[in-house]
Amino acid sequence: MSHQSKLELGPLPQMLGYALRRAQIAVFEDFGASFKPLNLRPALFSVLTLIKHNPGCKQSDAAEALGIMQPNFVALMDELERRDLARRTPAKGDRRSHALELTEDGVALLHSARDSIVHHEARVTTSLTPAEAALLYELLARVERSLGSLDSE
Amino acid sequence: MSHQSKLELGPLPQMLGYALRRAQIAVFEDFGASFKPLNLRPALFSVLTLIKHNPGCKQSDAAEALGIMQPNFVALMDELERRDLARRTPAKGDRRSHALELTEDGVALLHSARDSIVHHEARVTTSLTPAEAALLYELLARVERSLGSLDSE
DNA sequence: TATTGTTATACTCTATAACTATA
DNA sequence: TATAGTTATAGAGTATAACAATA
Repeated sequence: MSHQSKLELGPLPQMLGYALRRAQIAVFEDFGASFKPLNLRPALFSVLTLIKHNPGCKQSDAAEALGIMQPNFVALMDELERRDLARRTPAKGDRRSHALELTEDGVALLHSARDSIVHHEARVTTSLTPAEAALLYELLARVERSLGSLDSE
Repeated sequence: MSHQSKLELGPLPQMLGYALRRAQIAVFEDFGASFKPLNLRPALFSVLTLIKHNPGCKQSDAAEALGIMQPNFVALMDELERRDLARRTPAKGDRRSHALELTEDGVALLHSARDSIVHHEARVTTSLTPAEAALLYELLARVERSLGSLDSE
């Protein structure tokens, strides 16, 4: 039994960065629990999903699309290759460049993750109506686009 | 001039964790730029603000209120004490416990940060109407409360 | 000269286990 | 036995500088 002091948060809940951080920690925790059986972190999942929808894309374009810096993207691709979920193949026309593809295992893993994704999304939006959830996605995308840390250029 | 391949993100923008991460990175980047002159990171700012609104609070209660684990809170308080922005004082009645207070410098720093906070919040919500911004805070808080990673219990 | 991918590195945040001193 | 604070440690995300190979 804790004393549960219920401290005063002051203006913090009205600061967007604070509200985002709190929500993101909670959502990622649910994601982690949901995808632990598949050993997939959010970053790995996002890379697999991006490659699935853009087979043959350049590594640098993939990193930029996800807002991940190139040096940090290398380790993610290394792990996906080591686990035989994706591979780097030589790109036609530019011998510096790598074309990214899913392996059969990668395709299968994403397919087997479909139910988990649906259930995860349902859980994290359980307190929202469908309309509110749609609005939340849209507002977040608008905030991000208006600031545009990376990819906006 | 990059090729700007504009890759397909697939279902990612409709996943709450992804949308939150993208928005949070952008908002924290603006925060960092805005508070670099004061050498304040989001975590340090949140601790100072919490102490301001709860002078004399216990260290463990402060950590719990912010969703920061106790061991990680120690280094934050160490830095605030080293910079003479806050201090740990002996709590009355329990010699294990620390009561947290702002120093004069801490009060002054938060005061001098007020304009930066207002401008930062205005920038990160520049693409939202006031009603949309208020709704966004509320939806984020609801998501976080319904999952409740730490402090909920 | 510029770009692609890489290595090395550093800092921050998050997480767990184990310790101390008190209670 | 339990709690408050601490230490040590580890993992993951994020960031910059510099390099090799190629354009």
